[in-house]
Amino acid sequence: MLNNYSSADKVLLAVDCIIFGFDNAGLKILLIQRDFEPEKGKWSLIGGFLKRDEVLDAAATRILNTYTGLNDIYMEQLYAYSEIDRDPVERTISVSYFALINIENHNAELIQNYHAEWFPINEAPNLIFDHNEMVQNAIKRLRYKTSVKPIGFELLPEKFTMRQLLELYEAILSKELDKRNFISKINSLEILNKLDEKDMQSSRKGSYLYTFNKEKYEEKLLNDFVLNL
Amino acid sequence: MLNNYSSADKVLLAVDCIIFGFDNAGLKILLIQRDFEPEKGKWSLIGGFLKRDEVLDAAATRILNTYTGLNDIYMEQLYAYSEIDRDPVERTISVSYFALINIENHNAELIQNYHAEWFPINEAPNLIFDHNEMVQNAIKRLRYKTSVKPIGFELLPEKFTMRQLLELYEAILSKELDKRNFISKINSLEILNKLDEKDMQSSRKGSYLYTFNKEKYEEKLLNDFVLNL
DNA sequence: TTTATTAATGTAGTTTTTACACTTACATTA
DNA sequence: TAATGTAAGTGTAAAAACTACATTAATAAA
Repeated sequence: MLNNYSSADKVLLAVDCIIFGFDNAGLKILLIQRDFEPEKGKWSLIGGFLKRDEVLDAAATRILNTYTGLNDIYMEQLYAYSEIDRDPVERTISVSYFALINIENHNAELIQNYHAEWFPINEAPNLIFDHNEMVQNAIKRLRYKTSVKPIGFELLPEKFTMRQLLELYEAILSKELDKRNFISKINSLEILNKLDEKDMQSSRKGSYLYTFNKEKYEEKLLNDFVLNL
Repeated sequence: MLNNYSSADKVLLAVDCIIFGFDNAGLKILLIQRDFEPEKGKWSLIGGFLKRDEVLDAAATRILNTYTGLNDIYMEQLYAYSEIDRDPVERTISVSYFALINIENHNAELIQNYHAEWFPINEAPNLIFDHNEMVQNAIKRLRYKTSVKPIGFELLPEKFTMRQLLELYEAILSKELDKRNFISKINSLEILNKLDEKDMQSSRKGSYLYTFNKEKYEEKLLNDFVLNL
């Protein structure tokens, strides 16, 4: 009964990446304008095909690197999309991945070369294929993640203020949070280092800068917790 | 640049199903003894290949039906496994699905014909390929699901006692739950109908039977909630 | 030195969660 | 038919978590 294998259909397997970034203006996703058919010129997630000798995680990493120049980015597999005609050219199953990156750190040139652009999540253009759905599901997953894992290290600059962290969470959850309650909940996680340094951009008084305590942060990544914001 | 497609590698895409069932003895998974190479005779999840004109959900449903005769079973996609040599015969990416079924309702004959067997989750044999990992991840997902969606309708007989429901949750979470607190939390969901009928098997006094209120149950399935057990 | 602006900080009231033990109903047996 | 044994059923008080909320502090600019 070896023909279980030989009689089976082969398909193309793609990877599409939902890349989240954050800056003063809020939560954004990285999109490209396709430079090949079909749907040339339309906006799309960055993506590519899985190679024969490559695991999915590696494909996602390679694709991210191709378009942004970034390495060592945390990515997470989300879901396999398999509607028959989702790609009009050929039957293609696509596995979505999401990544969190610091907008300031990305290689702007590469993004330029690929006609890539950051869009606020609420102002993103209509996307090809089922990419809109992929984005919506990724946002859901990102929201969920805030409640069980620490988030921020990936999206914020190395030194950041409490307000920036608060605004990041507000952008992800798309709701207002009480500042004092937020601070005490975050502090209870014990993943921040408060520096002696202040950021003077935002006010006369200046606000303390923080860094993530990398060891504690990664310790928390290993075990789920519950964070009600 | 149409050769984006033509130059891409095609692969086999499989679906493997983690099928959970529950009876007096606890939480179980359905496994089969493979009747084809490789690994003929070893225990495995039930699975099969995706067909060219089939979406993944349909493949999962078809495979479940083939081995159990069951239809209309809730299934959920979990994860795509893509290690290069996970299947020694040929490069195969497998998408796992999990299903919850009522052991009493399955078609025993079909299971017999396919050398399938229910195993308590803690006493399952070693499985082929990466199927052990798939099972472990499915258990994690099932645990998570208890905290955001109602579970039970799929796994319990139509009429059941509070104790059965409690034991189901204890089996899934693999921890003891306080009986009174459990009952009041479940009652607060308002998804149960208390019948006038009693089950006299378990005690002299007899314990009330319940059914799920199908409308309210499915309403709750649409929206997440938080259930701390 | 006054003013304007954002940062920083604590608590009381409410809600939720937890821990916990006795009584009830009934079949069985003496 | 009375006594016994077994699991079912039920409520509360204490602790913990969460929410809402307003004043003072630090500093640069005028």
